[in-house]
Amino acid sequence: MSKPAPAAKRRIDRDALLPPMAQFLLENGVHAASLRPLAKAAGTSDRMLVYHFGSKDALVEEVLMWLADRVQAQLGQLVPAQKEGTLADFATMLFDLLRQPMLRPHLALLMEVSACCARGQDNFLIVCQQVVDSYHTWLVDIMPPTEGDRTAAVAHMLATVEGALMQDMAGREAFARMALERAFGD
Amino acid sequence: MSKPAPAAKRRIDRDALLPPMAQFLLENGVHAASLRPLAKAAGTSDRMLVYHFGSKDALVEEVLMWLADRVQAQLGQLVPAQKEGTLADFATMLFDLLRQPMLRPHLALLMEVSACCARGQDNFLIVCQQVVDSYHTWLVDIMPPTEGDRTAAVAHMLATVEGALMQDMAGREAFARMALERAFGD
DNA sequence: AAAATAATGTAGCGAGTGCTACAAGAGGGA
DNA sequence: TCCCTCTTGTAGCACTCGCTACATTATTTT
Repeated sequence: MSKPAPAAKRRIDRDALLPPMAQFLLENGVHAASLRPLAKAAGTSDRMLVYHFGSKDALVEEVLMWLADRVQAQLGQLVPAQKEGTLADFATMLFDLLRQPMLRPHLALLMEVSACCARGQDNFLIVCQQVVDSYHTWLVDIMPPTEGDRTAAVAHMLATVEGALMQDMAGREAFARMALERAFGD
Repeated sequence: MSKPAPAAKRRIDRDALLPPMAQFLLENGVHAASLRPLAKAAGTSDRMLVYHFGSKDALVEEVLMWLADRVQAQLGQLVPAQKEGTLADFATMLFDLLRQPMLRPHLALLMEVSACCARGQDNFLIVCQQVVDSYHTWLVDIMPPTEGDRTAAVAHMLATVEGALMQDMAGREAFARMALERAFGD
């Protein structure tokens, strides 16, 4: 037992910086994130952030990846599986859930990063993929029973609710709710 | 006839700066837009941009508004009205259309700005509303005949396609196409 | 022609950016 | 004890940011 502790201790300290920086990203977005404010949020210095993560870009990527890793677990605790009920009610519940202030920053961050991907910023693509996959896995578990291909049903649900949320964020909640009702209404 | 020309000439010069700056925003996004690069794109100086528009924020807002004003007209020339055909085919056509390189920057910009709105950046809200409304008006005109409330049908179409596009931009085209097929397939 | 107004260039300010050189403290291994 | 690696603070560099003061040139009005 020659060198057990040192590596462990470094890792622990470094990872402790991630949660406050993730919170900062959620509140301010990736574009507003610069080293000094991030360091202040994490209770350290810009010097240390670069020391630990190599560069600002690598840091942001790692924080986003850390956040993406936690999405599925967080979502899992939010809603119990719906073994019965209509898809219409479920869609409305999902819409209202993702719309509320607690989850809005997550959605805003996902949209911001997705917009980067749309411009070919492929260093964020893996993050986006993981988040979308997490949403899918989550819905597969909790969505009411469906007929036919479950994966397609989940993709349909996610697309409809996300599209409705886009219209809602653009100040058109009425359109969003109309879309949901038309998509899953009787 | 005391003061006919001066105001006219000033306006003309000023408005001529908008198209190249709009192009810059489309290519680089609002967050990457700073005065000097914008001025270079428009063939003028940062000094002049502030002189004409008052501030950078007012400038970006005005350029976005100018772009939003043009969206509906541009979309109108893109697709003839579909007097017949299935909604499934139409949705796929719409998805492929908005996905192509020519229109992707528009979508990326809309998502970026919508994300700002989701964080409460309400100076962009009017822009988002106008763009969404333009899409609606466009679809009302060109979408195949539908039963029931046409506005709801359009909102449904838009939500589904935009949601699918979000999954596509996040690197999950397969999910996107599954969602479209499930939403409008037979 | 004189005066007033509009338009533009030059230079720069204070603040913030990512990042780095340098040195010093801290801790354990020899 | 000495040394060596890890960690951290200080100071600063070169750059960009939005914006402005000042001066100068056009153009128009009187």
